[in-house]
Amino acid sequence: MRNKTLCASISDERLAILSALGRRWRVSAGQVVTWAGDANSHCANVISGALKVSASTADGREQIVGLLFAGDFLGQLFVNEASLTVTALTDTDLCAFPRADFERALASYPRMERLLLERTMASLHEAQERMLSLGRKDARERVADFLLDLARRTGMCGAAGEIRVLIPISRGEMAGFLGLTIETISRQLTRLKSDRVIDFSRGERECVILNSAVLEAIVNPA
Amino acid sequence: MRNKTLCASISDERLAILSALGRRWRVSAGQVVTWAGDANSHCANVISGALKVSASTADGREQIVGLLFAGDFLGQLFVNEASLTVTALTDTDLCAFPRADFERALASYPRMERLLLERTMASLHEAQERMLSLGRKDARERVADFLLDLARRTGMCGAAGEIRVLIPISRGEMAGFLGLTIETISRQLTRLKSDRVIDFSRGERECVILNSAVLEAIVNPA
DNA sequence: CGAACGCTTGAACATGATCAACTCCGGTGG
DNA sequence: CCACCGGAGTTGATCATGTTCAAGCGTTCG
Repeated sequence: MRNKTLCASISDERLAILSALGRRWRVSAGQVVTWAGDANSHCANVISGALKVSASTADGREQIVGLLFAGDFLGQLFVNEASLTVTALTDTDLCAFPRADFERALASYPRMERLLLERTMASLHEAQERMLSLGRKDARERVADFLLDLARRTGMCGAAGEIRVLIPISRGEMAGFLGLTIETISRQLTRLKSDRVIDFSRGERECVILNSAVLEAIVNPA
Repeated sequence: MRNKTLCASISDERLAILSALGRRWRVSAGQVVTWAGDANSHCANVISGALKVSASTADGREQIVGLLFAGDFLGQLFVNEASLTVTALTDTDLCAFPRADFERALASYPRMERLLLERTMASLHEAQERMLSLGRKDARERVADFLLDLARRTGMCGAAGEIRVLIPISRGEMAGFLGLTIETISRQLTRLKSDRVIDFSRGERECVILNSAVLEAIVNPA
């Protein structure tokens, strides 16, 4: 579902018209695409790569409120000032539109508008799940949640029920995402490792889920 | 904006057709409108009253993910199982639709679909702000945020810069909303009171903001 | 080689949760 | 009319979880 871009929702000739509005934009890892507080002039589709969307306090605390991958829609509509900062995690390809043009175009392509509505609802749903996490779950649960989510989305099954997962972000970004600190993330991961629930080599992004039943049990306590 | 219902977006004769799909539904305070896990068969507009939308863990921890007031849209679209519980906080009037009918109707009334998209985006934006709160702000900041929000929405100005606010929910619901406990809410409020920032009489829902500058300073730290 | 970075680990600390008592109030029933 | 009860709110003491501060390790990159 993530891989179906909004553009795929409209017929080819119309796509051509829309594409005329958009321009290809390459962003390298670490670059900021949108600063919170700037004028909200553009939106985009993610062609390839990964980005983080984050909100921050005035004194610099950061909470990642979402991650974007290929096919996802980037940007806020109907508001004049961006409230979020979008940063590329990897080298990224975007198809960017002036926001005003895009909003106008939406009205002409009902199928696209519907698809965007569905996606926005899905994002809202994710946000609601994460509010539950951030508000009510402890560090262990948040990390387990995160790993299972990852496994569900990208997990490759290995031998005896093992699931191999590539953690796509750094510890710092995990912390930003889960509302914790780097140290807490690290401690929880090593605890899961010494409990033989997961395995990974020091500093590696590669992670193997040895016992997903235990993870499920952490996520779904009695 | 909150008071403009979706129904107001379409012309009168069409409204009549849509209304034929909907039925008036009175809910008394405390009643549950939708249980998480049930079939997602209905959605509704809020005619009057107030409701809470909450997510819960299997073991009963609850996080309120949103509040609904007159004019707001109630329900999740495009999914077959409700993931959230909706509970009336006060006696409430709804205009309820079978979800399938409503989704079909959306396609016929582009103005309504657009309005719903705008609202969903606005809800998403609120959710993002709250993720920042839940993930990164301490109790004092969350309470200050909440009071200022309330003041902005419903505040009546009094004499010397005072703002009178009626807190529409119990301490328990504030706690559920802010991701804290009842005791923490109480302590933060009495602390603000002894700091002469707000005033209220024991147990009263009426609250006066004496010094909104201090609240702003708490919300927007150096 | 040295510096920088990502990650881990340890120790001390702080914040908010938990447990428990108590007040205030409104309703209910003797 | 008053005694009783239950719910909402407050307050205090203790405790646990996660943060903060600090150090150290292993890699990579200049």
